[in-house]
Amino acid sequence: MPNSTPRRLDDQLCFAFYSVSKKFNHFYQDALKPFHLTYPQYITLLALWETSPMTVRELGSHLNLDSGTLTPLLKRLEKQGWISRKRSDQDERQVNVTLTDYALQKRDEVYARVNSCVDLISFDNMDYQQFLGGIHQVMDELDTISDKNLIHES
Amino acid sequence: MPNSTPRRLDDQLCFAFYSVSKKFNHFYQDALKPFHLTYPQYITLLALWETSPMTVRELGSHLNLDSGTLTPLLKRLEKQGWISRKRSDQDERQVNVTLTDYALQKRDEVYARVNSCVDLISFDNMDYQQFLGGIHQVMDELDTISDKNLIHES
DNA sequence: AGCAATTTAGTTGCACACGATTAATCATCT
DNA sequence: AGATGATTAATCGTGTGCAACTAAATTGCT
Repeated sequence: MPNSTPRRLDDQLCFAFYSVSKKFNHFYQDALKPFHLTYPQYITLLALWETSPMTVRELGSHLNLDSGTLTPLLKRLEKQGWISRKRSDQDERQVNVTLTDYALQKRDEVYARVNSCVDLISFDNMDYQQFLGGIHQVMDELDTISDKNLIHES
Repeated sequence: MPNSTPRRLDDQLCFAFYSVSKKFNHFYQDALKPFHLTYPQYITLLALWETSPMTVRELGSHLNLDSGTLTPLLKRLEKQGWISRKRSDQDERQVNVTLTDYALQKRDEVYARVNSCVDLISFDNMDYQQFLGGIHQVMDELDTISDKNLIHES
């Protein structure tokens, strides 16, 4: 007979992730307001500041986003002058996403702004690496379950 | 002079929260598929299974959601027969959200299904309470920064 | 070469999430 | 009672997120 009461702790863990993710999103929204960037747009630029150009597919596998999310996001970044999109000559299925000169110039300014806001967060007496490791452990578990398709539909 | 390189760890922490939150969302989407419920709909029902009826405002403060999110979500839950919405007689500004008999009957079934899926997640050698405490510590920090309005616009 | 399967980006539809605004109601103060 | 301000839910607009599908291009196989 299955336990018919909710597992408070697991629910709390998921809800905590859900809540803190929204709060972080809001935090970055404020921090990035001078540049009119959202958090997903910011991490897209972060990835491109490391490697540019990248195809939509490569960007998606870095950020865990599919084209249904990325294509409109990239169009907005393009309209605001951060990136350019151009179909590859070698493989016309692919679209190369390239940073504009504007984005390259603005990079340090964005970094400085984000850093100054992140400095406001105090991570006193918190084992950072262990904490991050715990999150990744949970993520790996969820990936494993998803891959093995252990959850069957009704 | 501000540090002009991105703070990898802080970015990683935020990105980890962002990613794990999406994965958990997907996990619950699968688990709740037999009931055609999304994760936000599920936590709404969870709150109501504890206390029903509740006003939209009360629900919102429990779930950290505003009426712009809740109103359409509640309309969907109403259309699917889980809840009913009715303006309060005492204060006609408020709307009381009440569980239907269907929702009360289905409660244990939903709990059992979620529990059986959550059982698949292994939390080996992880200090659960400490981990949860760490997340809440980060949340409190973000709330403090937000409340103090320390991040000013351009 | 020719055809099927695969890959890639885009599109569509639905469901959050939230800032900003609106309309209705309630509380307060004179 | 009447004006004023506050509260509440709903609405609107924008931006994700993702499943499902489409169209075009490439690869693989014969």
